[in-house]
Amino acid sequence: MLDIKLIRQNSEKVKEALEKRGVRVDVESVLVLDDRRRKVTGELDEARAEQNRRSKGGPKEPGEIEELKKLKEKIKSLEEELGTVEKELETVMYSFPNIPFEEVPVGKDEKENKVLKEQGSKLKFDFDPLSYVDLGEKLDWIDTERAAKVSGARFGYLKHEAPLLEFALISFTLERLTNKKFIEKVIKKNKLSAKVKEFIPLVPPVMIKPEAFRAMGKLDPGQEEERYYLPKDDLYLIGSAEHTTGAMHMGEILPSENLPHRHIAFSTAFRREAGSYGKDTRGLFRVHQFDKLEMFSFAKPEESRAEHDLFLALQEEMMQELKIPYRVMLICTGDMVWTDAKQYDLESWFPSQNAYRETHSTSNSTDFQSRRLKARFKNEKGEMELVHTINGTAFAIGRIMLAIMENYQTKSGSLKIPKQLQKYMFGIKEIKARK
RNA sequence: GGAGGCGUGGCUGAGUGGUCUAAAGCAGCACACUGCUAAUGUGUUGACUCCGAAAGGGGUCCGAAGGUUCGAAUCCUUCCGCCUCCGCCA
Repeated sequence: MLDIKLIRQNSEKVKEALEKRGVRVDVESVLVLDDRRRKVTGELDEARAEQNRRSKGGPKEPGEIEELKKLKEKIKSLEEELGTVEKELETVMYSFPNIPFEEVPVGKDEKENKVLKEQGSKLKFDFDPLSYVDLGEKLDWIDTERAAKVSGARFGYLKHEAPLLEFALISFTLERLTNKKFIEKVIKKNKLSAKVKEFIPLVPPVMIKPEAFRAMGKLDPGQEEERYYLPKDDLYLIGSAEHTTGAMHMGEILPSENLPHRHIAFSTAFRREAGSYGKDTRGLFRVHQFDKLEMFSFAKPEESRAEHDLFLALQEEMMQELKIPYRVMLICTGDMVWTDAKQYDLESWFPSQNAYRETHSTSNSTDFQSRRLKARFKNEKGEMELVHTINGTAFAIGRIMLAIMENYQTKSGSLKIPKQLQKYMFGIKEIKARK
């Protein structure tokens, strides 16, 4: 949610900034409702002050009771009015996405995202590379047919070494992100100003209450369709560890010396993929359920940009270790996630498709989430200030596994294991085709 | 799932309808005193919001939401969380 004061004082600027995102927002309604809210609040406070004054000091005369009854009625109707106005205001405020940073390219959709860099040479194969789907068949790693029988479309069984590769990726990531020296190395290499500090490993809940989900900005207009919901228990399934990790410090005042407060969270992610019918229907690229390692940070406002750049640098460093070619995209205003002020995506090379495909994303949500979460810290002046939240994929295991398959296949239909992962896979170096 | 108990400020904890404007203690901060530390004394202490240039003033907050009452931390209803016992269970 945006700051109401910002809209009040800078309504034109806010409107312009959000139009860049292709969102039409009703700034006028906010101004009118905000005005009314403040007027009613004033009247209500005055009436309550009178009530407080007059109800002190024991039993009242019948005549005075009559007057106080009228006052009570007045307070009640003012309270009702205020409640209505606040609710209307909230509804409009929820239809405002975050304001993009100045440097974010203005654009309509993903076609206008900007390529920031390409890294790693695309592998030259002296044979026609198989798609990961066909390779998965040969290795007997992926069974989507039986998954469809048991669970429906867009699910899969991972078999044989594929689960080992999943756990290897988890160990690989945790070993690096919990190591201060690794963080320091990445900061130095990229000349970043972010603080040297390790990540705290976390396995968060995968179900979330509506109130927490709303605070994270994940139930705002247009997003509800994408969420799995369990009506019997009034709970949603998370679409990312970001959701329950960010909500973890809801209503808290974080000790400023602990900032930036970094987590590396592992969880399964659930996505309905509503509205993507026909997209990536084959294989496991777009599924309802996948496991993911997610970085999340609570930071001071002045350090959130550095934190965001660190997240990107960490993503890149780990990709370079795995030697998967990728490119970095700066996401344009029209394609950004609702809660973001700035977003980078990292796309991995898929040789069989002769294309880069999205495997990572990292976002600076500034104070958009923390405002509703009420996650704050005390700044040096002793004032309360909202933290900034930054999230980023460490590895979306499903997708990165596919990228590994595509890039590490051999002519004979076997699969090599990236060197850096072998030690977490009991030394397995290569997997022969089974079919 | 069944039975019972409990939820008060940073923490401990008193408070069962009207000076609660929430006692007291601890911790924190400031000052004083004191070779230093400790101890002691005095004062002070939150969040949110509205009005205001500021100084300042008003309102809200005793798990949450409703209700009763002229008046609610206190009474009623629902919900949430925690604890104990029973049942079930990886």
